[in-house]
Amino acid sequence: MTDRDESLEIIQRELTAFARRARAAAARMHPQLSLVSYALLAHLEDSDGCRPSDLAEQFLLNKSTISRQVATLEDLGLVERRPDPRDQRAHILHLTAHGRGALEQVSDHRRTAFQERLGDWDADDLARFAGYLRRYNARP
Amino acid sequence: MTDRDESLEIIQRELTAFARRARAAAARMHPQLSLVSYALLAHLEDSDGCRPSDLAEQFLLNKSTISRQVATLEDLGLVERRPDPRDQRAHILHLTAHGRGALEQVSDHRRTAFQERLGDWDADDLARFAGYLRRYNARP
DNA sequence: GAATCAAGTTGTACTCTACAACCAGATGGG
DNA sequence: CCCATCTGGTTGTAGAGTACAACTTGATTC
Repeated sequence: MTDRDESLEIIQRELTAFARRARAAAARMHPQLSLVSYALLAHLEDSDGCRPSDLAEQFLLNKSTISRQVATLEDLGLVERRPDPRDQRAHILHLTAHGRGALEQVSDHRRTAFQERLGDWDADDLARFAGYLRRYNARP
Repeated sequence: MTDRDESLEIIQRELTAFARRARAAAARMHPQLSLVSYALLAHLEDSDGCRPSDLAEQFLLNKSTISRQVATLEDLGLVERRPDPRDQRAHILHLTAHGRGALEQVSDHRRTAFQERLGDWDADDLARFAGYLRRYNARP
């Protein structure tokens, strides 16, 4: 096996292990907000207002799934929907103040966890790791 | 925001994005074998025989979850359980020939997918990326 | 204006998972 | 040796997340 193959093998295994643990880890970290809810809120914050169908496309989830996720976020008071002036069928989703606060809180928590986990890495390694991950995810 | 914080931010975001997509991607890649089933089979292959409770500990899953997962793998004929000579309550799980074949097939598929995705990376980058992932996952 | 398309919702069903209750075999102190 | 306790595993139940299909309603197009 070449060095290259060996690296590929390790990358595959480690990413698999990571994916397997991620959901449970996220749930443990903040039981009130699942990984998906968190990602949805974060996307709403970044995009400041988008439609459910945009979320479905962005996250590769069925529109029915998004519909229900959004409904529960709305029930929790984290998101509100406003009519889309251009299309009476559609809504535009916005974070509420409460939603922004919850996102902030969870983000802080996550940031702390990552800082802790990566505390002993030096800045160059962090930068390279970040670059690799970004490059890895960049393709569809 | 320091460079260091920025890298942490990127790492967090990219890992989150990856985790979110992983399950669906794995399901698309091989609909017959979930990420967890795959991981269980792979662990059985590596360890050549282990008990359900070992799997539960290894994968941080509840023993009831393991029990059901193993039951379906057994129904699929991928795994067989043999009595543990040291403890009449316990079983030892082994891959069947069929299970070994299925694992092989999925592994090939995954390997190909990774090779394709990482085909244009040079060997040094792959090695460094692999090293970073391993280091990241290494702590509990 | 009728046919078609797109945005969302709802009914249904399946998988994964956890927790609690339980059973059966193992272990250890009197 | 015997009962109490511990451990490995299974089963009942419940909840989250997801998909697919059918449907409603408004938009688009010919």
